[in-house]
Amino acid sequence: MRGKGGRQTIRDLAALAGVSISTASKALNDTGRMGEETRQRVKRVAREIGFRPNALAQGLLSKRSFTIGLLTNDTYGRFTLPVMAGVSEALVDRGVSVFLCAIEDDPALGQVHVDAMLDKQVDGIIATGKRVDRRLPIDLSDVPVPVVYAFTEGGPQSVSFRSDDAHGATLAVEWLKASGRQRILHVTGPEDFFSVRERSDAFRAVAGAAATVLFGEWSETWGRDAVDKIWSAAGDKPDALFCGNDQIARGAVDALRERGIRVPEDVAIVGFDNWEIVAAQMRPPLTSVDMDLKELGRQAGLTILALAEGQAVEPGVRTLPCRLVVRQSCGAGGSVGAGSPGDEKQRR
Amino acid sequence: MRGKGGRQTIRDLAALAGVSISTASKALNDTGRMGEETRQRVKRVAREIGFRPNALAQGLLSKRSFTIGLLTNDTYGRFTLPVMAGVSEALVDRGVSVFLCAIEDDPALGQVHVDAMLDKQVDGIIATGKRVDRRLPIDLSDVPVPVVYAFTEGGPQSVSFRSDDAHGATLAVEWLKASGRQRILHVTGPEDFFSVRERSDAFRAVAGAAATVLFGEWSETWGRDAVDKIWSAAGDKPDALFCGNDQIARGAVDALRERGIRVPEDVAIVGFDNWEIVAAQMRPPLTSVDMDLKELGRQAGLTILALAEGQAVEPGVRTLPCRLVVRQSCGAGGSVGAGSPGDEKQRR
DNA sequence: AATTCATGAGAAAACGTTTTCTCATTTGAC
DNA sequence: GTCAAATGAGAAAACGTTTTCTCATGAATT
Repeated sequence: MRGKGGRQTIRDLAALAGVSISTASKALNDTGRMGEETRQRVKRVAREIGFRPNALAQGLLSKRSFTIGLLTNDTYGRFTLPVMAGVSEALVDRGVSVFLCAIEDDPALGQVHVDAMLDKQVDGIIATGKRVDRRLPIDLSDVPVPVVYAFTEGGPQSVSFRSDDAHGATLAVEWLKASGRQRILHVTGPEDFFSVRERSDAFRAVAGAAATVLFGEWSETWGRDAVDKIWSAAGDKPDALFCGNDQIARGAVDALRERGIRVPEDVAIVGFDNWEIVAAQMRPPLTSVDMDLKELGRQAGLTILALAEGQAVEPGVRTLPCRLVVRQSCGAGGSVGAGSPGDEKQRR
Repeated sequence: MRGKGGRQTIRDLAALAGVSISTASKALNDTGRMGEETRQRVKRVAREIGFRPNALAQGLLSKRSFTIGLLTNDTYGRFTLPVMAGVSEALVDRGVSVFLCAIEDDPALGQVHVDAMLDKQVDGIIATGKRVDRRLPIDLSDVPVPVVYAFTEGGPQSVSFRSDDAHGATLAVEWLKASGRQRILHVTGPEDFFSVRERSDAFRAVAGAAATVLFGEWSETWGRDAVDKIWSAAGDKPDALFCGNDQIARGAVDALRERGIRVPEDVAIVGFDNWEIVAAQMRPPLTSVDMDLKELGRQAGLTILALAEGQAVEPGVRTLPCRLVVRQSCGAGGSVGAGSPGDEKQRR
């Protein structure tokens, strides 16, 4: 019984149920006064014809579009996607849909997207990036809707979410120490990343201030080079490497294998990011710190919703705990072979 | 001069410009009749106060929301993201925004998302997947808006886009042959994938019907295993491998290196997918077939727009050509070292 | 000087809802 | 049997646009 062409309006519904438009509306929303029989009849007819209210019309009146925008400059989507998944998951059952806008690093493109979103009366904007200490190429400080920042730098008065990388690093190193590793090295990315400094500081706090940190870049190549550098130098060799991301870890594992050094028997490896597609496919599968970006997205979603509903939210940076996902690249207690449970996730 | 709280409406604009609402509207849209001076004055005031029409109100009237939905079950986003980027790129300057809806493989979740999109009066839906021969877990055959399928199976009367994998495979093998490779093997994924059969058929058509195809899974492990199997068998060894995806290629390269076989000097490797993050980080960087998913997204976007505007579009499957992105894993002409140009892309 | 015509601009309807207000009818209390 | 109160339901306004229609005004034609 789909109307000729368009969808059924409340007008059609009212006619079919033999009531006025206002009564129909009130019946559906459980508001107003009317006989119980009438209310049920309207609802029944609505169900029968599959009536669904036009959200545009509702939005026009209520000034809530049940729509938010997710702005990102993370082209490859490695960080954005989990965040997006979390946002979406948190909001879908509240009827909120998400506009995804990928603005490279192009301010003009960003402006176009923001304008389009505002025209469509989004209830709020979540800005995400790929780097916690960089801003998006567009200023959101005076858009007329609430803004929440996730994994990107917001202004001083903004609400931001990011992972607690110090916590993640601590988890990793403590786990290594608990499995009996004595000489742990940290091989990580460029020092000008805030995350790098946060992680390396935490690393030193747990592994000892004298522990070695090697800064480099975020590539497999650097992971290999670091291993070459370490193993071709004189002195004691480490029995564990804590890597700044999974790609570095992968490079390191490859280089170790080429040198005939066994992972995890001789050297345990822990990565960072828990980028499933890399970490789980590695040989051996990589133990890695998971920043729980999905949870981060979920919280950002709930927060933007709260703001949209007019609730006050304390500005500031909120950090979320990390998780250590244990796989075989750091055998439990350094014992040979037996290995830790395959892909089991462990929350601490 | 942002109004108290809300945004400026055309009412405010009209008042400020000293005209009626209708005149204001007509001035902005370059319709109706009025003095040129009036028109310019309205436009000027609009510019000054940064007036932007409320898309909800426009949509209510015009029955076009300038909004489309992108539905996907590709959780990891490896295929969806480039498609999304293309869609967005094609539509953003036409003022169309995109709802991204990730429905795992959950029909109920899919229905929720579709309903939400329809409530919001999307002008159309693009359904994308991760496999050309599988349907999404939800039936879109009678949604009241146009639907276009991209990288997923649509119904018989639907409009679908997919890459021309036969073409991609042909490009790869011809390139290898042109560089002087004689014995080319194809190591690919599970035979029940349509793409796999299409690629392997094309492979055989170019490499010779007797050429060997090894079916397996989409993992690095399989790539390694395949190499082990080939090189531990008796008989001539191949001088080139055409792999079904980049992960298999990666596994193959790793296994070859462990055997002391040089890539590309002894064996050239070509992958499929051109998954930058894998292909470009490999050592050596991987030559790979690019399905041009972004272009696919662009075309899907333009098509859904055409349909939304009421234009007729011939149903059927449209295939898009692939590109071969040449990197160092297949040295030109088998010559040593000199190698082909780094990351240069080559369209054929 | 009377008629037509083009021009400029506003009034009002429409889109599909929700909400407030009003009104008629029934119920209950005296 | 009268009056107040409660009940059921509809009319109308509002949201912010676009579009069609109407109406003055002044210019051009007789």
